[in-house]
Amino acid sequence: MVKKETYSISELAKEFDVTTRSIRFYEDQELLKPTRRGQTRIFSSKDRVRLKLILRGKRMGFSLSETKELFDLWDETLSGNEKQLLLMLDTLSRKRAQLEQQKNDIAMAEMEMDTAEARCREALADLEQKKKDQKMPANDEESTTAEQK
Amino acid sequence: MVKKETYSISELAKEFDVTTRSIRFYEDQELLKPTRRGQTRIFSSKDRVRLKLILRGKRMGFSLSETKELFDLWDETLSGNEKQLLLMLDTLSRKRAQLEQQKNDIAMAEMEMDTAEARCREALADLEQKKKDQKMPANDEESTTAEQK
DNA sequence: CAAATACTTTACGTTTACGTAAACTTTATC
DNA sequence: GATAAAGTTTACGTAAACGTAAAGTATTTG
Repeated sequence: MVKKETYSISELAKEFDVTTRSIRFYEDQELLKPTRRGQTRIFSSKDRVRLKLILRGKRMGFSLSETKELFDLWDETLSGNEKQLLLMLDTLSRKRAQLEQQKNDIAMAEMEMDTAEARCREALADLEQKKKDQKMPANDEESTTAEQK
Repeated sequence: MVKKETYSISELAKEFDVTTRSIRFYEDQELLKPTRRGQTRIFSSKDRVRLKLILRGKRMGFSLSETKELFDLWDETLSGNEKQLLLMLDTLSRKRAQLEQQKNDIAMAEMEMDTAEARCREALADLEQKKKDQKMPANDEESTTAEQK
């Protein structure tokens, strides 16, 4: 009783919050390869891992076929011949470059969100100030319209 | 002559390596709002910035409608009323959470790529070793088959 | 001024990633 | 043993994000 070896389709669907339709679709596309008992699908823990990877890939903007390519490549890599190993190393380095790009994009996005948030807070502070001014108008001059530029 | 104020569709297409079709599609979806001279589109530097954001969004796995929502929200935010400002701040914090998730995903992916690469290199080293053994078999015992586990 | 070049609209086609419904079989439950 | 619950296949439908002609306009260039 280590970790549970097999899973039903609805168990996986519930755990990862996807529809059974999606899971069947992933099998159809050969990203998952459940065995059968009768006609019922039985998923292994390897399938479970792959499902997790599929979903992470999606969040990272990977298409199913990209993910499948990686799965296939990894399977072939396990065959152990030198050509496949080198191919895998090459692919890994390309993927790493992709991740670098994504980290860059995220960093950029964060910076822009920082400045956006700062501007929001400024604008809010201005509004609060005006509220006070309205309640307790200390000095005169026209204060109603046109203040920027 | 500061920064060039306007761009043709093909200039932008070339600069960002997208098709003109895509750019027109983005306009159709109201992500870009070029003006016209006659019937020809004229893109402002604001459009240019937005195109850049669209593409970055795509690399980060954002749909066009998600990006459009952000654009619209930002435009409304600029109207300056308190409700919109608060809504924007809320949205920003949700997007930040999303970015955190993505960073997590990337970190996971990197770790898995590290171990994958390590295994590849091990396997390669093993192969090299076997090549040497074949050329210069120093000791006896059966050395042909089954060495792991 | 004719031909090439750049732009346009209109519109049907395509791929991806499922949603949704219909019609069955198998297994569990009352 | 009826019926609900969970599974299945088959198949048509759909939204997103463009691709790909087709056919026309506008401008530039030899």
